[in-house]
Amino acid sequence: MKNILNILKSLSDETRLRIINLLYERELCVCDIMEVLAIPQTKASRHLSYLKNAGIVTDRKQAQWVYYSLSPKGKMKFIHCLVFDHIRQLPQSTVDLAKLQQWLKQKARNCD
Amino acid sequence: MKNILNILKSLSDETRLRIINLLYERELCVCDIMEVLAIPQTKASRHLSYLKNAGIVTDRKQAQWVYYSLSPKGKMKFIHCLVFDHIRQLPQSTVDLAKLQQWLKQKARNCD
DNA sequence: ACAATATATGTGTATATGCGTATATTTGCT
DNA sequence: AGCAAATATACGCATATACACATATATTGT
Repeated sequence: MKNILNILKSLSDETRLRIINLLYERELCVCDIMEVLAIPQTKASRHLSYLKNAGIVTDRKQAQWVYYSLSPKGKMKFIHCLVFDHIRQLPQSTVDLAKLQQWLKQKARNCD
Repeated sequence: MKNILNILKSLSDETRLRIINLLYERELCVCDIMEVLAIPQTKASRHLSYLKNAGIVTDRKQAQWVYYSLSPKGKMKFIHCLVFDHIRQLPQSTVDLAKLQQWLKQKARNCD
């Protein structure tokens, strides 16, 4: 019971829902998330840490970056439904995903 | 966003998950729930009121009883998955459902 | 070695949440 | 009318949670 409760609690926060929505697109590092959602680094990091504790995301350190992605738990059917049936229908999600694409393009340009 | 957040918050509590699990069986009144879950009346009532505020359950007053049942929102696909894929797999759920059947039988006998 | 970048964590504070107790309200029964 | 049963709500308390700010750690590049 504790397990599923932790998962539900970690889904019960607007910032974390927005993060999960982004991670359903692709793996991202902390600075991607803070840029796209326009939140302070410390806030992004802490919420990612909550999601990691609940087992919803995993992290992978590469050089100075920590990349976060959905874990198998994060892809559970009920979370998948939550994201695609509900979160993705919200205006906020549309805005965030558009910003994500824009940010990724800009980042790619900077690497030229 | 607020809407789906309220729904998730109302799912983030053990007592409320146990109540929803019971309501997935059938409509129940407050005293059924307090009996089956062995919780004080005030606790059952309060948690049902949270669920009602989130739009997950509806109530129907008949004589001195208030019957609660899942609303259409409460049957949303993601909640359905949550219940059948996860909650119903827990030992607690098995115990609660068994107690429910036993209680309903006993109640029926008392009406003879 | 040092500066800059990326990330994580500790701390204090404000707010939210859950609980038990007491009490109010409604309905049925005599 | 008066009492009992079913349900809801207000209050005070304890705990949990989110936030901003400051700081610590790790890695890269010069």
